[in-house]
Amino acid sequence: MSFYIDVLLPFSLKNFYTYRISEKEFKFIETGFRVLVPFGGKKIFTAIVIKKHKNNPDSYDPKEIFAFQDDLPIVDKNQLLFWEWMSNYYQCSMGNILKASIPSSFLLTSETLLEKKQNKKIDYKKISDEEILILDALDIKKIKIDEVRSILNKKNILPIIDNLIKKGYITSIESIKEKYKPKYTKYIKLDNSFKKLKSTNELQEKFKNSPRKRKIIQHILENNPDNDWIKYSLLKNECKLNGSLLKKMISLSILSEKIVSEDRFKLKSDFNLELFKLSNAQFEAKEKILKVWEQNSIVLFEGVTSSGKTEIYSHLINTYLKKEFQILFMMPEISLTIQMVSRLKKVFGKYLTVYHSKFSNQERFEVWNSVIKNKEKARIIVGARSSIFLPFKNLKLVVVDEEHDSSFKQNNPAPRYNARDCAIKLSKIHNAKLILGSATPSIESKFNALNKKYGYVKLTKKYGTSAPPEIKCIDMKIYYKANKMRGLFTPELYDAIENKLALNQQILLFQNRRGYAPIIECTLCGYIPKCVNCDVSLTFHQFSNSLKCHYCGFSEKNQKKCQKCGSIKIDMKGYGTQKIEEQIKSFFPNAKVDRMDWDTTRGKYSIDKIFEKFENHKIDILIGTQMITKGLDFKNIGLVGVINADNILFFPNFRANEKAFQLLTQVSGRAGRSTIKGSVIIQTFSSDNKIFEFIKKQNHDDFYNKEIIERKEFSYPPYYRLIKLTIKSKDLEILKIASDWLFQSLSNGLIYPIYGPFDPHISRIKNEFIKQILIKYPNTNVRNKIKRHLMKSMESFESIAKFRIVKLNVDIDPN
DNA sequence: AGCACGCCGACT
DNA sequence: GTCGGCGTGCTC
Repeated sequence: MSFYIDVLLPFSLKNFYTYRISEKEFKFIETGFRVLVPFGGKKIFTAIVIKKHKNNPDSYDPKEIFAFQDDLPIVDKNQLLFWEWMSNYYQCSMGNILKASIPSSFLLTSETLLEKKQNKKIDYKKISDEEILILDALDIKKIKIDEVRSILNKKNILPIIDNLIKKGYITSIESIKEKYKPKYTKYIKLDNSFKKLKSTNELQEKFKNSPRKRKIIQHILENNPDNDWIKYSLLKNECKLNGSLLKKMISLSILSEKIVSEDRFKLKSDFNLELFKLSNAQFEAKEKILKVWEQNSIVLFEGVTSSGKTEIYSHLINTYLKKEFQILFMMPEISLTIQMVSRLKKVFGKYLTVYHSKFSNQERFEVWNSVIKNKEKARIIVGARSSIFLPFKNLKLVVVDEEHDSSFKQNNPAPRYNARDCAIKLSKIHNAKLILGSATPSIESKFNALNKKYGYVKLTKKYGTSAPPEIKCIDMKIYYKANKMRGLFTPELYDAIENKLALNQQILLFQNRRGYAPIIECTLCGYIPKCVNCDVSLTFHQFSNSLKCHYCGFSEKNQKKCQKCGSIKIDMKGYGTQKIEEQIKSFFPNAKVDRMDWDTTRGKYSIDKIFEKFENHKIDILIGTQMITKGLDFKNIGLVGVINADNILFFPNFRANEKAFQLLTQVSGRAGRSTIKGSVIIQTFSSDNKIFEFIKKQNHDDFYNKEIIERKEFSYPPYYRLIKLTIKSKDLEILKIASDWLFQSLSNGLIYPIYGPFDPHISRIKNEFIKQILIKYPNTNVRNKIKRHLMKSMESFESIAKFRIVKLNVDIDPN
């Protein structure tokens, strides 16, 4: 009898692969184990056991596994269920999901090393100079293939190595290195007998000939009266303890040491499980959520800005923080998790862990293990979208904050998933409660709530005394015509800034990213420098005086003359935060001005620093992009200005209105979060747009009612669902033929509308041409039928030889 | 993902 | 000639 396992490899492959194992292994092994398996030539990879069985394959003879990696599974049945669902729903391989799920330090790859055979005598007549060079290097140590390349200073070295192996001088071995390295910390403790010392005199007496030792003992006694273990690194700095001295003092039984492996991520906090008291309105909302959960595990919680949603989340978390339940708190962006953690840790300190993709692999490995073991410190996970993949054991509550945010969607690479939607599936698998929270829910979620698919709880009252800000929309057309603009500012906004500065209140100025990129244009011939590899204009970067492409990184020096007509009349089109900053500084030279955008927030803690500066009123006017719209919860903001709302309003996407409403509501929400009556001034060229009425009134219901009619009329979500196919190739001719073929194939036997193939907004990136096809289908039970049809078309597409150079990817429910 | 194989252009 | 480029196909 033979024994087999089917494994999942971390590559984009269609099938599972079968390996042979022994009977003994068969008894031991379970689904979810990591195994090392040879795959391809000689390399060894980590794979995950999907299933064990005794059916021997008939078309090939399986290889044997190389080794086990763990004695416990690192993936459980719930996760595999979740992965299979994702793979099926988002039409991507399980391998892609595996790679997205697991911290990469779990996945090992062997490395080829060359080793010299000791007993073989070298025949110097039949050996080349290059071969001698390699053999000489091997006398010292084993070397990697890549090192041979640098020794011989050429690229193709495999034939030479093969030859040496054939001649029997060397062998190649595969070495597997553990990627995860535990972090060890050394602790020192003073022998307890020193605690009993009556006086410093006694100590002085005892160590009168060794002042350094005496100082160290004295230092420990003074700073650490309870005589706990102290970090060695601390003592090293504080009282010049060093390695040899430590050794000596240990041998004299003065000190003892221990080395512990510790997790890298640690929250420092004095926490108390004391929650903020809820207002009546908050309390009612909380009770209502708990009540709705009895009928429906998914609740949409719509709470206006500054209604205190976080406090309600805290209370809900607290009710679940018992019986070793796990709680997942999801946020759309990493920068937000940092702020949320600093708030939550005051209450839940030791139960809290953070997880997102900016964590190092080592840290993510540790968090993963803490979650598997359901450690106390990992009861509450605050994370970005990748946290849905953690190996939850006892997940009972999922909070998705700012559920409308498009950052929950991963666009590239596959899996192109929406973490909010996945969280719904996840909560169902775990039988957990789920709350989707937002001040401006997505149209889809609100639709589902109104149609009783989700429970629905609303909180319309702001917390405390904060009054809704006064929102004004100012049309810039009039002022431009009358020549009354002051730079980029209408007199209204200009005066408001002046007034608020006089009142010593802080000001936020918002400029959307889209308007940011400054473009160089020749005013004579209209020439705009474009990227050589992509279908985009180059952006001007003042700092380096260069023109850069944001898609491929191409960069060239900024020329003073137009490259087409030679004119020197070159103008800057579009303006960004930098230009706004410039103008503000010249208009209000006494104000403290700072900027927050991609350029100023590169460093790991730079965001925190700007927030801190703002909080301590070291900034009067903060100018920023999207970043400043979220999370900023400061008491002294008297004015929020939107420099130009139009570039939020007009972009070709069915969600344009929804996004504009959300964004403008969010920025507005930054104003007047305490006793100050805040005002918001939105500048636009199209003040007649109906959306401004809804924004002024802050009425999401009215906005929804108007928007949902349009969605129905134009067959968009939530009535219809979308699938976006992207087809790329360096060869434009083939791309045209291929995309037309695919369109035709999809149309055959499908009654639903298919659009395309069309050129996307940017139709060439990194020298690849791009076409897109959009499928719309009703949001009913036809979904599986559609996906089967799509799969069939894609399979036949991929089997056509001349289309093989064409890349095709699928985006289910695109943004 | 990695690696072998095979086809093709450009030079020691 | 052959070195090294890259496209293609396959891995239990």
